[in-house]
Amino acid sequence: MNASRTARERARAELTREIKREARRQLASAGASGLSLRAVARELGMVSSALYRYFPSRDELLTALIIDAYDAIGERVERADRGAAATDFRGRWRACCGAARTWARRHPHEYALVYGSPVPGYRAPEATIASAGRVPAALLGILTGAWQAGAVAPAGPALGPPLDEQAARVAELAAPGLPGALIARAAMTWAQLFGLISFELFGHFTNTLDPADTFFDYSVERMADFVGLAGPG
Amino acid sequence: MNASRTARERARAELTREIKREARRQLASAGASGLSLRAVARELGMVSSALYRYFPSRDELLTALIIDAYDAIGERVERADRGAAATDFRGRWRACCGAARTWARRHPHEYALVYGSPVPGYRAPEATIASAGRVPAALLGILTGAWQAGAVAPAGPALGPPLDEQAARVAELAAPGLPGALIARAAMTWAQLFGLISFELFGHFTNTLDPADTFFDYSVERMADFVGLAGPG
DNA sequence: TGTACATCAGTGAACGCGCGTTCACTGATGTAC
DNA sequence: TGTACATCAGTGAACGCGCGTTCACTGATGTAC
Repeated sequence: MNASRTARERARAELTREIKREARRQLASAGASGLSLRAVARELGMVSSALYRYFPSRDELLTALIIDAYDAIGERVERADRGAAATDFRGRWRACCGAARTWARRHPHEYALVYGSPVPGYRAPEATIASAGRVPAALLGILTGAWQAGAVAPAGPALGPPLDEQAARVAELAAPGLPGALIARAAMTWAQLFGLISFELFGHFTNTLDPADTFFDYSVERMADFVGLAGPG
Repeated sequence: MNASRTARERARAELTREIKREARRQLASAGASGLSLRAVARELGMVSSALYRYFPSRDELLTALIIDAYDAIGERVERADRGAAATDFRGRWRACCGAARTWARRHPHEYALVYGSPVPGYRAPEATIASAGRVPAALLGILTGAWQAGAVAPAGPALGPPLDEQAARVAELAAPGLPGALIARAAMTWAQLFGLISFELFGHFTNTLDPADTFFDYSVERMADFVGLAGPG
């Protein structure tokens, strides 16, 4: 039967979600390398070996958390992008940057899991790549749209090898037609966005730029200028 | 006697150094939260309790490693700065950025210790602040010098509150006379520099911008442009 | 609709391992007279 | 220069704890006829 088969499957899906939810909660107190299957099981009132019905190892659970985190921030950013008028490129840019920061501040430990130090001894499998690419793809999408609409001025200077080919490969993947210099600027700005968020979350602005709201908003405008999006520059 | 007293003290200093050296080596395999006093002691052929003669707890050892890491990258950057002609502001900028990246690539685990995710359950004591400030101080020093020499154009737009006061406080500490808008740009660029290094080291450029040498050099030039340092823009 | 069988979830014990920290102690090094 | 004492480094055992993973098992749920 279909209904009864889904009964078991639904229970399975729900417990899988609960395991991940509890594991995420534990990231906060112990960090990725301190994530413990036994502690998760204990908190859920199960015996630790029962978790192996859901995840074949601790690393697989970590991988699931990593993919979920990338998807979560990616989805928030994409949704923010869609929330602005399609031709208001600078507004979309603002919305994406703000959404990334907001998600990071609300989920600092999941943020640290994917944008902080790599977990020692853990190698991210290929399966994370697609999810990890959603935020940069969104940023490049805005720029590509703006470029096609003639709303962004060409940027210089030209790139030398091998950066020109690297940029061309990125363009093929996620930004058809966008000139190399703009790809490079977008990548610089992408790294800058997460540099700013990381510095804020990891405490490097303490005693100087904290609280960083105004600084962040100011930076987003300067970053939009830098990639050539027209606006109140 | 002075000579004999220093005999014991020299042994103590040397073992302290060796403990830190071994601990640094273990950061590579286990990360900060996996750093184990027992493993360090084992490797040095000591009993684990003996380490307590040198560091009162695991956290104190971590703190020492953190301060050492900040000092190490700070010193490399300062030395690179001094290696360029004092009035070649753009050359100094290049040298500082390159030195930071080079140190990070040579000591990825110490880099991750201070610029990656915070160690869960560990709170950095005040003692780390001075060392942590050396790199941003060097960058601000270049800009301040350039500003005083009239070698950098005023930047806009003006900052709103409370960013203007935050920038003024930074100026008081490390950049006397530098206008707020330049302080903000310097901070943005500081975060960008470490965003780029982190992305490279933590694998976010894999399959796209790796190897990142050319991209990094290109970025450093655009960053110098952005903060207003004259040069081949 | 009812029965026989297969699949799956969860148990509980065990393996073998590691950790930080404390404490009473031995023996070497340094100091003061 | 020599002796008595204080300081310090390092030992070894112990406390109490945690971990990932395997395995044979019970009992519930799902499937095919």
